[in-house]
Amino acid sequence: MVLRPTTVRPRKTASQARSRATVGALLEATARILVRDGYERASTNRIAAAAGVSIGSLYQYFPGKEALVAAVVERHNRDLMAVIEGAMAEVADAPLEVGVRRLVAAALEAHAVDPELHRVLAEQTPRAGALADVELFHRRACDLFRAYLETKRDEIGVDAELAAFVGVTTVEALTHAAVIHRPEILAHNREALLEEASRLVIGYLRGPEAPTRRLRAAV
Amino acid sequence: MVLRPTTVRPRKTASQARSRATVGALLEATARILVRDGYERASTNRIAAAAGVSIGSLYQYFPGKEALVAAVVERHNRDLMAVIEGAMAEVADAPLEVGVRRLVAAALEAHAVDPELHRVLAEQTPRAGALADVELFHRRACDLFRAYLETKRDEIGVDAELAAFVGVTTVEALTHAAVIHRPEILAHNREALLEEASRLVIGYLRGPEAPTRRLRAAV
Amino acid sequence: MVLRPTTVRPRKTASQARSRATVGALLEATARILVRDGYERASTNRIAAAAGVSIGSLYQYFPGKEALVAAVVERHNRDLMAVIEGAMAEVADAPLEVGVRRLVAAALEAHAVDPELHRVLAEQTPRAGALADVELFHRRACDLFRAYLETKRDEIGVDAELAAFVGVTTVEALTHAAVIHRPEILAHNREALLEEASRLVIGYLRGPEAPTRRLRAAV
Amino acid sequence: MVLRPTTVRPRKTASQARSRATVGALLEATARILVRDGYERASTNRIAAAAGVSIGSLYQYFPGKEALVAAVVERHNRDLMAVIEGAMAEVADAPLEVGVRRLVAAALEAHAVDPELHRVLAEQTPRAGALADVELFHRRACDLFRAYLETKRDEIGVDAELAAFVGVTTVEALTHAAVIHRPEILAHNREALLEEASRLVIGYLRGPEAPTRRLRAAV
DNA sequence: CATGAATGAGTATTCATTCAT
DNA sequence: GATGAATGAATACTCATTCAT
Repeated sequence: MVLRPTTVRPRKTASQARSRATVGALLEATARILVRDGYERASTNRIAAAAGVSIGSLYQYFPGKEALVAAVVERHNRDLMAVIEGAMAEVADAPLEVGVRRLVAAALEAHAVDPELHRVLAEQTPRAGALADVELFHRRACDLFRAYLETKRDEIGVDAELAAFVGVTTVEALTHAAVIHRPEILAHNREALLEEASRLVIGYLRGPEAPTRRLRAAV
Repeated sequence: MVLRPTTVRPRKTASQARSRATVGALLEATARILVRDGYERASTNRIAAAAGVSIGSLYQYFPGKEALVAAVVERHNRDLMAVIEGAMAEVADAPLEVGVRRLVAAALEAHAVDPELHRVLAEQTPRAGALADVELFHRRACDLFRAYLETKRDEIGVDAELAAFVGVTTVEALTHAAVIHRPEILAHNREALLEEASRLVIGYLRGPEAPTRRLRAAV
Repeated sequence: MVLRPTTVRPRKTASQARSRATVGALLEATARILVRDGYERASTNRIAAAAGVSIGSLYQYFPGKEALVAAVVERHNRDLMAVIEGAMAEVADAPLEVGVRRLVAAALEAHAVDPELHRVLAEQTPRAGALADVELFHRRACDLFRAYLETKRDEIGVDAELAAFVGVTTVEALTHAAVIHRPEILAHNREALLEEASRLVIGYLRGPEAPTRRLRAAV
Repeated sequence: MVLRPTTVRPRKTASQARSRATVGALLEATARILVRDGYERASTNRIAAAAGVSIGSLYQYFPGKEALVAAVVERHNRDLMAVIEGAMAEVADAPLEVGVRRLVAAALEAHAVDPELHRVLAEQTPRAGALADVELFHRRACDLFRAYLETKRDEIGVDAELAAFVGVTTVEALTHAAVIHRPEILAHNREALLEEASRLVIGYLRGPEAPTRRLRAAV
């Protein structure tokens, strides 16, 4: 008997769809359990149960707990990156002030994507295996920002590479600290933080205001 | 000189010294194991063994792994804080540029105290229990810096409280990222980072250069 | 006969049977260890080993030692209750003398079900968690006996509820004490004990022989 | 130098008094901890701490936990026995009805001596080592009662030995069950229980009312 | 492919007991 | 005799992972 493509394809597709659904359910469940129970108490058995999937199936799709968490980190980072990329795309041609403000705003938006998951990932998930992902995220953000800065080369007074690192690191740290550790700052003062962080970065990017430059400007 | 007290005292002192030695050995071992095996693989049994102390003794002095790690965090933070405090004391009366540069330098020095432990503590230790300590450290650093800024009130153009938060967070993030994730930046370029970070913060602290000010300066 | 269902069913049944076998082995082993080593020395690890089951499996089915022991208690109580219920059913319509004698005999029989386990359960098992079961057993026995007594309301001179409590408690205590602490009484004298206990209870159930009654009888 | 008796005696006495105080404190603490934490959670270290005594001293006076608990059991039994003995002495010459009623009352009184300790001892303390004590207590109670019954030989229709066993066991069980498991029975009905239990035992002790005897009495 | 029963090394923790001071 | 630091065997329990069905 010949297995006609029509008999096989659908099956394959069906099981592929099923696979994707299973993987999705597992990632969803992992994130949920991570938030609910914390990293240490998140066991593969609990995750499988929460996903409505047998423990055996979990191991069919992921070699272990670390890979599972890494996948969640990756997915979360992808979501964040989408926000950042979207923002950077928007302002590709805008002047520095606008671009930086948008970057800061995007950082704040990114922290609103899934704040609880973000917190667990940031505070409890050991950077080992997932470290690569986190690093990657940071690198990618730096690259994006550097590319932007390079189009503004004449407006900035510093090396674009270093400037991107400083800018991204700074903005990330400020928004993260504000969101996670000082919610009171954000509660009624989001605008102020946005303002301060933007000014901080823009001032820095303009570069050292050499006395000569100042004078020239003044003349 | 009468020696009788010394015949009595020593006993008490002896056992006290013994206790202290045990506790010290445990903290030492915890730090060592943390660095060597990571947080997750650091078990109380392993720590006790590494300390050359029985598991029973470990529990005589610490209610569990978390407390042990918290104590290590605390001790580490104390060491770091000593560096920061020393630096701030040095420049209490120095002008803003000098003060900020010194703060940045101190942050770099602090990262040299026990870099490997610092990394494990930062990357693998769940912020729970120990979180309090980390938060405290950050608050204390902010307070110190704010106090300094308040003596320079007329030199800075921003609210001291917020400025301290921004300054400390920024400097911490930059030095941390550089030390931990971009050692290449530091390797031959430590001076540049110091320069950039200082300029970043100082520029920010000077406050918004209102057009009027600029104009006035220009006239 | 179509066998297809049987090809599917067995799988489920197989693992169900496996589960049941594991649980059975655990209960068996618990009882055995309890008898052999006593309650305090009966550890979950030892029980699992004796059951030829991994410690992990033990915890798959029972939340801990207490639950395991409680299950053994429950099973033992069920066995005893079957004896009691059987006896009470037999004599549902029989006169008081016969019924009470049968109850006492049943109590003795019940003590023969698994005397060593009974002893350990009675003497070493902390009444906590399992207490509920023991209480329940007693209540159930009282209820059964009270129901019987209520059908003989005109033969007895006391409140059925209190009478049931007194009767059951008394019979239980006498048979238990005799079996466990005074085996010499039973050895060649089982009949005497049966006789005495029955007379004790029957006399009590007849109620206070008011002087008038005696007198009237005498006249 | 001669150590005069006067120098030694006091010391000895002093330390003997001290010893007794230590032992007393330990027993007191054991009872307290037993009540508060239950048998299983009552550790020698905790007991020593509660007694204000070093763990070393505990082992100076008691070979281990079991001995400590056994001593508490013994002391408790002594207290109970004092109540029973006092009661029996009171009614040595009183008629059967009075004697038995007093015995039942004494059993209830005994249960009021230290009810919480009694409960822990009865429900949680493994009968091993302490078993001897409990058995002894029961035997002694039987002996006392038998001696009493023997002085009433002509009033009772049963073998004194067996009768004592039945009477003591019965009364003990009824009062215990009522006090521990059915406090509602006692709360407002203490008198009724006393009445019922007494009647139960007295009726039993009178022995089988052989028809002939009844008749003879009637004639 | 899915299932879930089974595994057992590993973890935190307790506690009776010893012994140097 | 008193002290209490130290001990370490033993215990309850978890969890990543395997594998027969």
